[in-house]
Amino acid sequence: MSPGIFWFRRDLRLADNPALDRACASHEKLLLVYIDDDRKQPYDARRAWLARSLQSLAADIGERGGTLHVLAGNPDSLLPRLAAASGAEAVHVSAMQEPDADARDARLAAMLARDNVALRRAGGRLLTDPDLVRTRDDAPYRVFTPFFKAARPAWRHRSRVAPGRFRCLELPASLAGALSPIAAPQPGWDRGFWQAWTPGETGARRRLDTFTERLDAYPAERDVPAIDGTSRLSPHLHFGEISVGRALDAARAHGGNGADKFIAELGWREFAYYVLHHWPDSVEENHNRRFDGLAWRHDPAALDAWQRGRTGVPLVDAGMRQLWHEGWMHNRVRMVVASWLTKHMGHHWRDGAAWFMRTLVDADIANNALGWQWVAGTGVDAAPYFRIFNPVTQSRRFDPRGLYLRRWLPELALLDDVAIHAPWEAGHVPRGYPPRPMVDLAAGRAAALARLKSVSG
DNA sequence: GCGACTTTCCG
DNA sequence: GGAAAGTCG
Repeated sequence: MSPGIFWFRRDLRLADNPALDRACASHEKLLLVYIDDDRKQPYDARRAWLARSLQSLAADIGERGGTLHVLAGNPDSLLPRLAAASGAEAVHVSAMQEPDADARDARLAAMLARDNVALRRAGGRLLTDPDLVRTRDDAPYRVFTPFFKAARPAWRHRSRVAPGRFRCLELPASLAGALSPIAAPQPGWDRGFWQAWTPGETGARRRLDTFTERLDAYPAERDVPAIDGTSRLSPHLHFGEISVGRALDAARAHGGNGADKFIAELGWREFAYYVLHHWPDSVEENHNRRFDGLAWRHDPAALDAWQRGRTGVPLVDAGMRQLWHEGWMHNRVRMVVASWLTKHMGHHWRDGAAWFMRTLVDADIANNALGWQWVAGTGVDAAPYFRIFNPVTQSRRFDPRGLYLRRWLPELALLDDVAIHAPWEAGHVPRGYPPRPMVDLAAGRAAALARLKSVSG
């Protein structure tokens, strides 16, 4: 048997990795690589996570006597060189299930085939094959609930354990120059991330275990940003440190209302990838083209205030500061800050989506595009464009004691439980905090409704 | 054709 | 309670 190459991408785990299992079954020796083709990108939050996740994966592989080689360069040129130098007959990968990445795989497969090297894909990131779920009229779904009802019955999964044993090839000497671990960001702006997160397969497994124990409280606690009541699995799922099937299994084994709620959230993730598959343009363009005529505001100073958490609206600012500090924001608060940017401030959802892609450790093209278009009212699903979140109402409802606000806005910590949600109403805003919201709540709502009305009908 | 639809707000 | 849009079975 000739050796094989296993190319880790966004499946940074050993357990329940069908593509890795298949590679182990097909070859006596494997060359394990991660290829970093992202060096020219600005350093974003995901990259800080990736650096740690790869360290964790390398350590797990090291414990099994193997080596993970982290290379920098273009896979199109590195993989043929790796195959030629090692004598490998196949490159194994997990399917990405994103349009651009899948198209790239197809080109790469054709290229490798010319050297008699196979690109073998297995597994993937989803529970649903996007091409198999269609409406009665044989069209793709545009609404979540019917999609979910159609897709969910076919979800089945049997978690696999890590492959028992694999023997690793050393990196061919001619490729040694490409070795290049991913550096941590300078000067350590990611410090706050690691109080909240443990990247890697072990951290992901622990997170799932912790969450599963508290699944019964999930329906009530998931909407309260001061409580750690959500799964917090999103970055682990983004990097494939745990399989979505394993999360599904854990929820099903536990059962109950909390499990149902969580499985519906997994359903939204499936739906986001499904929509991206059928409408790849929805990353950049309004899904509903009727909104193309909307006049969006372009105000760099206002956008900057939103990004820094200086809008003068406490819940919005708390969320944006949590995002900067932790690389993550509670889902309830994501909806509020997104509504504020797209409705009250009148900015294009792309402005917000771009900032989230840069700052979130869980930033995922599919989920991000779906979420922003959903809030902006330009996307799939029923689009009640008149739905505009009131950030003060949301704050009082979901953070009544101001615990979340005080954690992220120390300058407001001394305000009482009533005033902290809308300090300008109390008349004395602490020094250092904007004296009033950058957009008046009522006027901003009215202006958004008027703008949206202008393109309706 | 008709009821149902994650996440709302205002009066 | 009404506003109010389009998809789905």
